[in-house]
Amino acid sequence: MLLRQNISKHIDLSDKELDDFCNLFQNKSVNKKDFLLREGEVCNFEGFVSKGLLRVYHLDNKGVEQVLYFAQENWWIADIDSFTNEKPSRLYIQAIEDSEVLLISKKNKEFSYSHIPKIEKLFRVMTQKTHIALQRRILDNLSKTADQRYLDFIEKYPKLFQRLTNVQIAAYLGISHEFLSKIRRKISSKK
Amino acid sequence: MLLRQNISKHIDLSDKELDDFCNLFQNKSVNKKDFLLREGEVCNFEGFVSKGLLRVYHLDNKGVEQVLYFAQENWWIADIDSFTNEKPSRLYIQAIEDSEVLLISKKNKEFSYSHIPKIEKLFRVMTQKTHIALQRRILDNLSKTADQRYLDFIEKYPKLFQRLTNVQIAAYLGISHEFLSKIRRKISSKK
DNA sequence: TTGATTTATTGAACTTGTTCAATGTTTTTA
DNA sequence: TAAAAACATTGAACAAGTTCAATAAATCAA
Repeated sequence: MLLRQNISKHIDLSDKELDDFCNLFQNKSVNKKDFLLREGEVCNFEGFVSKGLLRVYHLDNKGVEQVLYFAQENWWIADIDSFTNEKPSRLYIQAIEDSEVLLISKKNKEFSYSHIPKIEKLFRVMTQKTHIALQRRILDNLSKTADQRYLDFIEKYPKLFQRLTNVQIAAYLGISHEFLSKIRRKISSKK
Repeated sequence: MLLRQNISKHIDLSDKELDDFCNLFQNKSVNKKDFLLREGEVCNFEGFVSKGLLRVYHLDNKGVEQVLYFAQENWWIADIDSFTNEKPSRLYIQAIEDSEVLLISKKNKEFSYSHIPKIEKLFRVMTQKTHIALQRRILDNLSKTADQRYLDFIEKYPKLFQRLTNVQIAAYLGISHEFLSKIRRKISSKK
C-alpha cells in the first residue's frame, strides 16, 4: 500500500505502529472537477493521494488562478495554514482526474502525535522537505525567465507534465497561457 | 533572554528543559559584512539571531543576488537543505549589521531531539510556520505587481524596512534597484 | 576631512510578458 | 453523433520590468 511505503521512506515504524497510524485514515473518492476544499472552508484534514491528480490553487483579486502545486499519487495535500490554525482557507483543492485520497482528521493526527512519538518526527521531516522545495521555487521564480522555468518544469516532472493542460501549467509558472504557447513555439522551432 | 522567550512562544518547557536546551547553543559575533556561511560550505549549525541583522541570499548564474530572507533579532537562520542533508550550500549568509548569533550544532540538535521530545515538536511547529509564510510569498510573487509587493513589504516589516538599502529590498522583491527607484518616485508623487 | 566607495535617481532603448480578439482543434456531454 | 465547452495558437497593441550609462548624494575608511 502506497501510504505505508511513503511513511517508511521517512521514518522507521514497527508493523504495529504503521497499522495503528494508517487505520486513522479514511478513504475518499474525488471525481474529476470536484472539490476537496474551497476558499472560505476550514481544512479539517490532511490528505495523501493514493490515486489520481489534484491541483491546489488560489484566486487572486482579479480572479486569476495561481497554482501552488499539483498533487499526484504519493503526494500529501492540505491547506496547512487553515488546518493548523483552524481558519478559513484561501485555497481551492480540485481533482484534475478521478482521484482517491486518504484523509486524517486533526483529532486523529494529534492523537497519533501523542501516542506514536515518531509521527511528530515524520511530519517534521516531511515539512522540512517541502520547505526546502518551496525555497528553491522562490529563488527560481526570482531569477529565471519563464522559458527556463517551463523547461525546468518539464525536466523535473516529465510524467506529470503530460497529464496537465497548458492553462494549468501556465498557472503554476505564473504566466498567461498565451505566452506559454509562444514559448512552446519558440522551443519547438529551435529543435 | 530572547531565545528562551522565542521557544516558549511555541511550546511549553520546564525551566530545567529550557536551560538544558539553551545551554547547547554557542554565541558567535558576526561583524557587518562578514559571512556566517558561504556557497559551497556545509551549513553545520542552526542559528538564532539575538542581535543585529543578516541576509540570506543566493547568486544566480548571471551573478545577480536574490535575497531569500532577512533575519533580524528573534529570527532563526540556516540553510536547512545543507544542514539536514550535509551537502554544500548554495546560499550566503552575511551580516548587514554587527550581529550576535546563537548556534546549535547538528549533534546537539539531534541530542536534544532524543532527550527532550518536545524539541521535535518545537522544530515541527516552527518549520510549519515558515512553510505557510513561504507559500504565501510564492502566491504573492505570482499574482502581485512589483509596486504592490513593495508596499506589502513596507507594511509587513516597517522597522526592518528602515534598516535596509533599496538595493537589498530590490533583491528580495526580485526586481532591479533602478526599477524600485522608479516605483518609489511614482508612490511618493501620489501622496 | 578628504578621497573612495556605495547608494539612489533618472532617461532612453530594449526585452519580457499581458491583454484582447480572432480562429482552429480537441474533448466533453447530452 | 452533433452541439457545446474547453483548449491551443497567433498577431497586434500595450504594460511591466531590465539594462546601460550618466550624475548626484550619502557613507565609510584612513
